Amino acid sequence: MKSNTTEYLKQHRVKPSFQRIKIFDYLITKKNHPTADIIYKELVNEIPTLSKTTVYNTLKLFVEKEITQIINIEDNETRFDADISTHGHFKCLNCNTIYDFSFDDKNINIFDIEGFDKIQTHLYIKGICKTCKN
Amino acid sequence: MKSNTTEYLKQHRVKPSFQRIKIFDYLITKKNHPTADIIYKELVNEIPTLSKTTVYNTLKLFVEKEITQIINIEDNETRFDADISTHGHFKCLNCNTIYDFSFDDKNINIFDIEGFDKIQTHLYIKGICKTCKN
DNA sequence: AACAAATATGTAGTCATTACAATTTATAAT
DNA sequence: ATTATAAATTGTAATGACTACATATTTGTT
Repeated sequence: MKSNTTEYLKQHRVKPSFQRIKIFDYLITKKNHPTADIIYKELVNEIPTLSKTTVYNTLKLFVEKEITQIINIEDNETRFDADISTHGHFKCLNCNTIYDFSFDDKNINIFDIEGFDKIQTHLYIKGICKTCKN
Repeated sequence: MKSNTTEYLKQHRVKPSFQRIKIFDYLITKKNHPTADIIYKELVNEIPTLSKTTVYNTLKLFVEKEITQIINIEDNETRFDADISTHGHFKCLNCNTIYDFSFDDKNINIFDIEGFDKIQTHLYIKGICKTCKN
């Protein structure tokens, strides 16, 4: 029996090795926008032979094949998200949680770059989340 | 005679040392969104005793005092901008130039984070600029 | 089973950034 | 002005994320 992830990876020209499936499943089920190091530390419990290099290689491959996007909301850490739909990220400056949010980019008026081809859009907002306000 | 920069730094509780004035002037006149290394390499010609640590310390101070913002459009490099007005950044994937653009954030419909306090907004767009399209 | 190709692993290295101690410069008081 | 004190700058060493590369393992094919 093949998992959904196996099929999804194949469809995007990524050979579904054991490690790749585990890393992709981690991203898509946890939805926690982890760093490479967080992924490694969690999965090494399950896969004791896992190498950090494999985590980096795999994430790089996922980004190339466009099944994962990089989140640069903080300058000292690279985070990853397997949800590649256009959506924004909110980081709470108090609890450091990163929330997803959706936005309607048809309603953004953008000036000064008319006639530019826009390939990727990233919207990051920082502030204090509702939970931390109380 | 005191420069505008001297007064501006004082107003924002930054003691206007020689190095700080030079670094701030570099940012505000060049408007080139440089990395710390770019600033160092350019200014060391003018100030031979300049230390890279000073550049880092100074930029960190400027960010704390909110007279400079960090640009994280690319995950492997931290860039700086002394224009702290809310504006977006476009990076051309061909020529690597970073363009400023303005946007009207009143017209963005944002869902899922109602009731969150929004302190900082960063809008990054990547693509191909008009010059490179021709 | 034997071979070739692709993946995974571990180590060593790179590079941006920071920590920290030592100088130098600026400020204030006598 | 001179000394004392604080602040800023500098240089070196350390950190930590990431990558290069060589080796080992796994997978697929004949």
